[in-house]
Amino acid sequence: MANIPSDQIIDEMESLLNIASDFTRLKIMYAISEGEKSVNQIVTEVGASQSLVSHQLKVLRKANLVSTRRDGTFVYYALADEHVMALLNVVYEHVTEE
Amino acid sequence: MANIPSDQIIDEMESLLNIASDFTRLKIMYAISEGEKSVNQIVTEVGASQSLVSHQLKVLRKANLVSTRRDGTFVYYALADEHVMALLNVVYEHVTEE
DNA sequence: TTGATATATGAAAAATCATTCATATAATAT
DNA sequence: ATATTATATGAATGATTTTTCATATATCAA
Repeated sequence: MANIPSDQIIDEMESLLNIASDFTRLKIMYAISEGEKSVNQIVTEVGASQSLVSHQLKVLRKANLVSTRRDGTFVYYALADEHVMALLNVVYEHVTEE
Repeated sequence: MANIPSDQIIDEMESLLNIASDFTRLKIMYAISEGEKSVNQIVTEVGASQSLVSHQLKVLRKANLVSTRRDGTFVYYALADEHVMALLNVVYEHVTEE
């Protein structure tokens, strides 16, 4: 017998993994891994267009992987919680281990 | 300054996450999480068509996430190593924690 | 060889998704 | 009100990917 989680859980796992599995979004998550940054700072560090970064931030926001704070014309983004980095760390280690 | 991994590492992380982020493949990985199983056993437990399971097993094989062993007409698949379950566990916990 | 069962695969169809472009909104300062 | 800077978004495009269907290959038994 297999201990396969329910379809609903698998579905949610698929969603989370899907959101994490994108070049631009991975870079964004790392860019804000040390603390909140404005969209412009993220754009600069990630090296993608403003439009693309904004679109992908929306995806991350919708999935509750990042939090948002507005200060004047600036909007600051931060990782929502430690789970996000935990996921990135496991993947990073899988990829970099020999 | 951001400690964003190199493009190559990010690329490899994206690939791994992409392969993990599929409903059918997630089910397959859970199906063989307790030990190797034949394709037919996997088909039954996962509840997908033989063709689809075979296609997705090929994807998992190509990414070295599963190993293969043939015995007569049967082909047995198993998870390649512990990293795979480590990844699934982190994602599972993220999803199930309230 | 023929038949039966197990697995793999090419091609097409259907769906999804990342990216760009143009433009809109939001906030502030003059 | 106008101008400027920061961010968001709708629509279109292009690319990729999941799934199905039909068929091929592989192994064994009779």
